[in-house]
Amino acid sequence: MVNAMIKNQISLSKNQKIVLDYIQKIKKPVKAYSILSGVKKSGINAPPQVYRALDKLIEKGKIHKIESQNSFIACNIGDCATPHAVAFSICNQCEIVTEINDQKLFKYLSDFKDKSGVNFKGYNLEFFGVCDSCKAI
Amino acid sequence: MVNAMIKNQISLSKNQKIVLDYIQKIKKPVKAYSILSGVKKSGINAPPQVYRALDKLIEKGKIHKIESQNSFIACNIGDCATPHAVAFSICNQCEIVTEINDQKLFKYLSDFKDKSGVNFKGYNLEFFGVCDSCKAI
DNA sequence: AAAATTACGTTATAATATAACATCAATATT
DNA sequence: AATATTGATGTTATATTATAACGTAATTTT
Repeated sequence: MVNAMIKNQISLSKNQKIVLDYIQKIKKPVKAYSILSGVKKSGINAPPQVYRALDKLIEKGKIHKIESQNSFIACNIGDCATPHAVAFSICNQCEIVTEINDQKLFKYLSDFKDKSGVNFKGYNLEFFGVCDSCKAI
Repeated sequence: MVNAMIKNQISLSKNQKIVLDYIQKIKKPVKAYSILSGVKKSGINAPPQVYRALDKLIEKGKIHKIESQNSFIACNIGDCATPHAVAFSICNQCEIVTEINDQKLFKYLSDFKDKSGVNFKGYNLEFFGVCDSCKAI
């Protein structure tokens, strides 16, 4: 159905909306149990409700998981077309995380082939260093 | 002291040796609690002993953490000179993990600058896909 | 409307990781 | 050589992160 097709691009369930709203509000990486605390007043009571929403939001490109922190952050590239090909910079001092949106980097990585010639569609890249603000201190 | 300088390059404590031996023997990524089970007979009894050894072994470039799996793997680039600048390929099917040793890739990543011109010394890159063996099936 | 899929709510528990503290060993410093 | 410092160990307890399992409800597809 056409309606469904249009809807599918953005359609989120009730809990998914609640969790996404919370993550977008925070603007920083948040941990699953912080999300749980933050959305308790919205009627979400238990970890599985949060983790299920997180899984779906990742699939739908709305959020990403920062693997080195076990935290979650809203996608800042609109509706992320490539939810499994992402790059971030992480400041070791203030722990601020910034999603990198660099077409040249993306192309380089998605074209990359290992020694046996295998090409990988997906990747997760996390840069570590000191951000500008922290350098200034 | 010269002796200490030479020794420092390779010196590992008792528990560090036990844990490293075990990880090297396995050749696949291993989880901390599997390590714990595997080294109980060597006299290591509790999680902190394992995690402390893991931390030091990472610092010393002997092993790496696969962040997306919370697992640990022996460095296959000898004594890794850059323990905080690593890349892996991970097969989604058999979960085999291979450390990538590609100077061009390393140079590209360590030269990378984000939009505000910040350069990051360290990075963790995990590629996801299907390995050759699994593709053949 | 029936069937299939997706989402929800709940309880319990598994898996991953660290805090805290006492002790011991190795190494620098005096 | 005695002392201070640092790094490592052993242990108990607990914090943090994540999922299994089950029944029910809502939504979508056929």
